[in-house]
Amino acid sequence: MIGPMTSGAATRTSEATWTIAQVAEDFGVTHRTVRHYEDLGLISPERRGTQRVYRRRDRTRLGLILRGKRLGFPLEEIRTIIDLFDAPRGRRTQLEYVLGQIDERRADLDQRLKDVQDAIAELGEFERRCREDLDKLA
Amino acid sequence: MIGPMTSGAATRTSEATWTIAQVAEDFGVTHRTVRHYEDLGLISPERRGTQRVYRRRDRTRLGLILRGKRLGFPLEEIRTIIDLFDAPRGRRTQLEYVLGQIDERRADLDQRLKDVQDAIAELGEFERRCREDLDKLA
DNA sequence: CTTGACGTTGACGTAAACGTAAAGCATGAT
DNA sequence: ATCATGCTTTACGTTTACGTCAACGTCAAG
Repeated sequence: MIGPMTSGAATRTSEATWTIAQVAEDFGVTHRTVRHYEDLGLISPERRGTQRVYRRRDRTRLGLILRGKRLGFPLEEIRTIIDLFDAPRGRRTQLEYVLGQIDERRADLDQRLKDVQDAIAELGEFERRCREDLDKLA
Repeated sequence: MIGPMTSGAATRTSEATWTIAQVAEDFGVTHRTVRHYEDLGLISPERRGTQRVYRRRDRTRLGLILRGKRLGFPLEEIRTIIDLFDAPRGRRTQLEYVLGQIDERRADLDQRLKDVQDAIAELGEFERRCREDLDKLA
């Protein structure tokens, strides 16, 4: 059961939509996790009556959330980041604020980049030494 | 108060050592954090009587721990990683096991690398759009 | 119309990663 | 000798990020 709810059916102008179970399955998390992110305000799917209806925008945000998690950011911080992307950028002051935030984020990410590059380099060096030891045993 | 305990004093053959407060200060964490890592077996400083004595090796490990944290790894996983570096590599089976673990770690790190690169790229793109908007206002 | 299959809202539980006292040693300075 | 500092352990508290019921709604299929 992969794919949107309205697959092939009479979907006139509206976009494709998914249920919470489909979204959870697609992203490899539980429905509880998805609802937790909603509780924290990281995603806000529409409601068809009582049921949640997820659209492409929600899936995009969920992707950003999970990547942020893999990078070790706390959910609250992730919220401020993705909210930034959707922030109104009308007034000059707003835009300047956003650009400032971007710089902060980039500093953070640059540190992460350095960390992961260093870690990979060290791992490579360590592997080299291990292979050396292995050769000596041969 | 930066520098080892035995700075300048009669430090014959022994290496430089630090107290828990100095180590915590140097790495920007609390002493409670340092002791927590010890509780989990990530570092094991010597004891001079009852007091903990930290040496260069402990500081190295602490650095690895904190970098691992910045990369979003849980402490338990970090422990297995740094233990790997100190693991005995005498027998061939041991070495092959270690090399296998290295591959797993690298896969993980490669994902992190991709994540952070993607994030940086998106942030750059977003900044470009913001600057565009800003120019239009001028 | 009842049975599932899914969806919903609480509400409590839990594991990780520390924070925060509380209360006791140890040691150099006064 | 005692006083202040810094280190120690013990132990409970807190925050984050969900897991795990419980109890109920809803809607298509039999």
